[in-house]
Amino acid sequence: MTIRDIAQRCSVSVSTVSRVLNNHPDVSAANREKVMQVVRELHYIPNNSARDLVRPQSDGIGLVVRGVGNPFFTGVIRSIERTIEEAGYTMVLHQIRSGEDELRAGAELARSRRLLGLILLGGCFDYTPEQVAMLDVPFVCCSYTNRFGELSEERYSSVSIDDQAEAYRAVRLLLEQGHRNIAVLLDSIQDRSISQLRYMGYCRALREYGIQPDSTLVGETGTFEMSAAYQCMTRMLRSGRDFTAVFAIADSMAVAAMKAIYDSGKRVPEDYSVVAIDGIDMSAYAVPTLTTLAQPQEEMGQRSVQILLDMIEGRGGNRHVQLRTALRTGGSVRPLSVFASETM
Amino acid sequence: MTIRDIAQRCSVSVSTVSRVLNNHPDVSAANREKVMQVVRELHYIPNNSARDLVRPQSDGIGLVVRGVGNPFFTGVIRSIERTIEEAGYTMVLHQIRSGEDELRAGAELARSRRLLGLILLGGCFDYTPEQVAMLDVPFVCCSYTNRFGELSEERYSSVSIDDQAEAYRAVRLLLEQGHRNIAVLLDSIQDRSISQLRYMGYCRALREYGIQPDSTLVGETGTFEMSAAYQCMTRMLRSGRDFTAVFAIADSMAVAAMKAIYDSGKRVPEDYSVVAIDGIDMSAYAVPTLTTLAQPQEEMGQRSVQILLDMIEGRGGNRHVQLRTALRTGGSVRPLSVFASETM
DNA sequence: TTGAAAGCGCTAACAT
DNA sequence: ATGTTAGCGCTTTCAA
Repeated sequence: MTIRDIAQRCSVSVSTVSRVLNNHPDVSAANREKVMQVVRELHYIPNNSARDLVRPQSDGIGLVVRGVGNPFFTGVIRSIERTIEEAGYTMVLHQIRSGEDELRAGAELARSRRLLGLILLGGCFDYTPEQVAMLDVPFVCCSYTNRFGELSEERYSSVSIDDQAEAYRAVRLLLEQGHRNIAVLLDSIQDRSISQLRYMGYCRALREYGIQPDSTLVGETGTFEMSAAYQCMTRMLRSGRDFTAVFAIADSMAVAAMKAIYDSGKRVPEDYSVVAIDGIDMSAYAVPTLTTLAQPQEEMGQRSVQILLDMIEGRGGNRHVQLRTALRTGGSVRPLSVFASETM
Repeated sequence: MTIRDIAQRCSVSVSTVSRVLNNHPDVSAANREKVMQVVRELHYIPNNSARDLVRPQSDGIGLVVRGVGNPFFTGVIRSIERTIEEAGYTMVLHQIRSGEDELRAGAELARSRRLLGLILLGGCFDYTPEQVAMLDVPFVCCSYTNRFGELSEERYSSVSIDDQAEAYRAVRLLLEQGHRNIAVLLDSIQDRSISQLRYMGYCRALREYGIQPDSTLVGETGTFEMSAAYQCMTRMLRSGRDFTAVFAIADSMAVAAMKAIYDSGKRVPEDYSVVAIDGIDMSAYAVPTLTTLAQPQEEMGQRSVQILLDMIEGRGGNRHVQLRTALRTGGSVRPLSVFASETM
């Protein structure tokens, strides 16, 4: 069923049908009504591929999201969507799985839908100039920035936190409370991404306190699944390795870790202090509330859209914005008592 | 940049370029190499709209998901994706927001991408035959079924739990432990959807025990947000209305409710028992672990795909599968002691 | 106000 | 092995 079928049924030309469908003014009321009627009757649905193909440009802004169920993203996505709509544009959301290349996916999306620009959410940290050249629309990396690739700053925009510095700050929180044996829970030490950066911050904080990072205190889960963090934490607790605090690079991991601690008969924060980075909803409802450095999800989304629109509307070029986290104090951290430290 | 540009640069015809791009065998090695080179050099990206337009049919199966951050869906989506891939098809994921019409969105997607079929995840419960007529491909409703619309069973397929019966079962769990004053936490009493059905199951269980549902024990949050459930629970606790147990229609609500109880100085399950329906990851890491009727996410996805493929491959027509939940016993329920009930 | 026709970028006959 | 060409379904000039 195409626009031609409608046209024939109505004994008008396809252009008339097209005009009706697109709310163009210059159609007689009679024809308009006739077309509408048949459209409803026949349940005509337009083919958007054909529309996209012929439309010179859309008002669409693409949002390429890596990882379907990431709870941190949902807040950011909402913020991005709202900001885009308020500015009078349309958001086109495209999810990709972890294995896919977001640059490629974004490039295809932008071309197929004739988008004005792209926001990449949760991408990877090592683009090359080669890869970026695929994109012929402005784009901004949201929640991350290019730390490991050889890409000059003028070639892209980003809105992110300073992962290393924030991890440093989180671990200092523990150090300042007297903790010295601090375990870390992360996805992978060398993922050339968030895990790696936050791990570097962890190491830096320790070294500053004269502590040599100890590999037996590093829990690599290999994924961001809560079950993996739970198992990893359980293993570390059973290993007999002494520690009094845990730094998790993500809230979700921290929540699972707290549960592992609880199930092993210990308490947070009495036996173990826990801090993390992210500030997702869930961790505010953990018992005790997780103490975490909350990323400004709302602002992250807004700023990303603003930068992109500035470029689209010719107000400016590539920019890099670094946002700070906000300490959300929960009940998962407490000072290491003298007694506790003596028994270590 | 189009396929023509590539062709010109290579001094070959567009068909040769197309053949290379689509891995057709009958191209000379020299030409193939030449084309590939230029494609890389110029960072050519094909226009998928044009491809979709011309391709007679794809191997794509559409998955229309309502609600971006719903944690219950992520497990189902993963299962659907795996099953589709294993069967040699391709999943095309399309997220819509709560306000949108999933039937319309599905119909547009199916037409534009020439999909073979559609799976609707988390849609609404009241389709009319009119609406369904938009779809000219087979489809299955995953996780819900048409309870409120006047749509005959042969017109669509579904895989779901019996929401009313499962809610009934959950509330009986509490009743059998001696609880009589049972609060319910839900989105809306009349959403013509899951909230309403589960509420009906709640009422039926109460009545069977000779208890008249009491509106002061109904917490309507108006959303599935955890914050709303938290606030609602806090309000009910402060209201002074006596109750010893809570039935939440979703795990996420239950987790927030448990936190509200904890923050009000009470304990789960000592002071309040809590049960829910869903079985999402998060609630397994709550303290105490939430006792819940877990929906079989994995199986739900698999069965949905199977039914759809049966229709696509001509093995069968519309079918309706009702799955049972599995009781995941946590630590959030305990018998109401004689003492406790006497003090009420 | 309406219709005829060109063409968006691509694939797949069909011809060579 | 390669090129020519006819569309896919739609929007939009341009003429009438």
